[in-house]
Amino acid sequence: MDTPERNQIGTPKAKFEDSPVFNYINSLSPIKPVKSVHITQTFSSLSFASLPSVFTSPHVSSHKASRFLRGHNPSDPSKSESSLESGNKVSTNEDAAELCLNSAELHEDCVPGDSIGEASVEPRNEHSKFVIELPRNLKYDCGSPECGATTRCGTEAGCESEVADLSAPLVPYVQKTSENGSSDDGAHLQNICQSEQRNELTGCDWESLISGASDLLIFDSPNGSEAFRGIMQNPLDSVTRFCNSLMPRLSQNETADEQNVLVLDTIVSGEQPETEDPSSQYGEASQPEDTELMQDHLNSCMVSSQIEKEDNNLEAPMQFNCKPGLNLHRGLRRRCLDFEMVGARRKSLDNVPNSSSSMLSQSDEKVTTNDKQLVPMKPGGESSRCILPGIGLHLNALATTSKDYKTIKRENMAYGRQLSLPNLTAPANSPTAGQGPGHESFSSASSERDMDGTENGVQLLQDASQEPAFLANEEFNQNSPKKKRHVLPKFEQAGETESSCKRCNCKKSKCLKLYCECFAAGVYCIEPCSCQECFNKPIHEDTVLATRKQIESRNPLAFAPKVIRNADPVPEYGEESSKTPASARHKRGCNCKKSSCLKKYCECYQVHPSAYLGGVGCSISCRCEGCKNTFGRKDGSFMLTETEADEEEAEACGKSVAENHQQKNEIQENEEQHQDSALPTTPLRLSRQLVSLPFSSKNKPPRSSVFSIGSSSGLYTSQKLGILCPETKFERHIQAVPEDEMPEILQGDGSPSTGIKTASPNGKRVCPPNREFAPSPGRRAGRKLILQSIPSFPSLTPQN
DNA sequence: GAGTTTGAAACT
DNA sequence: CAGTTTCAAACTC
Repeated sequence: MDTPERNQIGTPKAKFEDSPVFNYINSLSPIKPVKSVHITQTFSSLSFASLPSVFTSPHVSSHKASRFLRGHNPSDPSKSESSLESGNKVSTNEDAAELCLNSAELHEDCVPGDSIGEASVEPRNEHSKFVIELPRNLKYDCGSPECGATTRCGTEAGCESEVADLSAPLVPYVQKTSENGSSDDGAHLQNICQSEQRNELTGCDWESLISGASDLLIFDSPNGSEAFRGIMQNPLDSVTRFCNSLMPRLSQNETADEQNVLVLDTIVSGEQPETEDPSSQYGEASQPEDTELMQDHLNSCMVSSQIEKEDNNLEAPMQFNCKPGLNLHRGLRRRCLDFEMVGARRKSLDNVPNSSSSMLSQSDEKVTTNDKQLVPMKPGGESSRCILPGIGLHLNALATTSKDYKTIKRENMAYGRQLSLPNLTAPANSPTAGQGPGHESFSSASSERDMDGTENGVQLLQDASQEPAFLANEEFNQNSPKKKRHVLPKFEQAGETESSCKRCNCKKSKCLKLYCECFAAGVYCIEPCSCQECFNKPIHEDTVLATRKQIESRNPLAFAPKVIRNADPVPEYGEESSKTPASARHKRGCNCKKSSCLKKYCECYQVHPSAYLGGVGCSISCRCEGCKNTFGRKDGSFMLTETEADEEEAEACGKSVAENHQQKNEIQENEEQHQDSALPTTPLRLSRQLVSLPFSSKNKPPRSSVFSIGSSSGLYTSQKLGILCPETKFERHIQAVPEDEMPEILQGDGSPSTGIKTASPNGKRVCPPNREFAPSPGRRAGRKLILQSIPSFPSLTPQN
């Protein structure tokens, strides 16, 4: 096991320890020198190979990833262990415990030689402590990079020692701690940790990790993906393995998921860091921005991880992620995620109670966590640039909650917008090059919520409902499809998060109608707007509010977010909503007739911050005709595979009208058939669905599975292919079921709860049995329409 | 940049 | 609830 590298590393460490600088640092810091020394080694040692074995828990994997990022050396297996530990450190106490467990396993794999023989003398307890401490550190931002350096060493050393010495015993201990609760861990940490300083140091390390993550985030960009690919080629196997191993596990625990996400990201990016600079990793890690980015990443990763999970579930054997092509694919997702990332940041903030963000958030306890996050963002300013807008909106919303604050709200909103605009514009531009991710993150404050939200989705709704207008609106806005306006929706979206970026061009509506995007978004018009006779300004607050009330009186959901994300977060919904980005839905649905839901005219297609991920597919609630929404057809067909999507787009663009008509006709026919079939067979359908659930829903809960089954895929394919009605029937059945599920999401929408009933007056809805929702299913279908569709049948028939 | 298309919002 | 009008964004040239 021992690799020459280790030895080499070890020697350097010794030298380092001997160096006066090291001694000086030691004297300064309470941390024991031994630990510090090892740290560097740990970083250096990152062995992908070991990782896979480690994966027992997702957390572990995540940790590894983080480590990897730091430690550029993939070669050393022993290092991997250390890396894992460090990763654990990063994670919360619980996570740490898990990590320890994982690490223990890893240790088993790597331990023999890995220990590197460094001064790992540290007692097991210390190791456990380290683990715990690390998490804390994560929470606490390390102050200076210097500390990071020292701490790194210390932590790493500790980790290494742990690995070498402990591994096994520690693991159990950690587990206990985790089980017992964070409190225990905390106690241990305190005891163990000699001082907070150490923690800070560790924190620095953590930060460095984060920074690395941030780097990764940056990499999220296509370029990054490419780089990643390149990296992958070598470590690819290990990485892919790692990812694969993680994926399934991630699904196991949500928390784990998040961490896993990190891991994935780290894994992906891992290589880059190497290329870039190890130093960079550590360096500025302390910066909050990095942490935020990390969080965003994490969030995005979360999303992606979820998606991946679905994928895994669907294609478990395939190891989707591992494949290079897949990797690329992932990269894309990430990008998308990145957009959402903004939300992720918030999330991360939540997770990691950090200074700046927490400050604000604390002020508004009432506010939902999301809101809090948003608020903090403002203060954060830097990271939040983009966020600011959103924050402002949120603040406004908060204010709105309390009538007294209304004025404040508005002011804030206006303020926020203005601020946001600049931010938006700036970020958008620069970031564009930089890529979407940054923008995304920024813009996505709103989206973030969704993302974040596991809660977000729900919270958003709640907020919207609770909060009068602007808040909800703004939040919604972010989600709202209208972002579309600009060519670079992402930026704008992100930046504006809507409110900030939105600009209207109203001439007759005075910006007091929903025609006005700004008004609809609950934002005041700003300079960038080219509206005429605009009343949507703070000066006319009374008018604006009155108008809002009127509109709301007519349609309480007028200002509610139009697009709902399945964010998943909410366990309740989670199932039905499919976690995939595609899961996002338009509450009302569209009514497109000529655009085939392939243009921005379609509110569903337009999108929403998450759109980059896949946009919003049409759902049952849609009354569109000839729906070809690549993100999901009301029929139920879901996300088409890229190729399919492309094809469709091409079709949309290039297809002759006649073709379109044909397709439409086919679809209609199919729909009719479906309707016919569907109507009659409720019981059968249900049974089928149930049956199908197992199949399709490997990943997802029954509900989702149901959708998936029916999943649009089947319908869609059938439609396109002119396939059999049976599927359609089946799908419809599914739809019927889904609708039950739907309620959660749709509840807000007020869409018909019952699948069939829901049918719009036109009856079209009724037909459109399939939902877009089933994101996973949709994808499946998209990926392998034929296969999927076929399987579903068998399952159904058998059951019947 | 002007004109057209489109579909949501508003109105009847 | 259905149909029509208004409106502004999206799109095309």
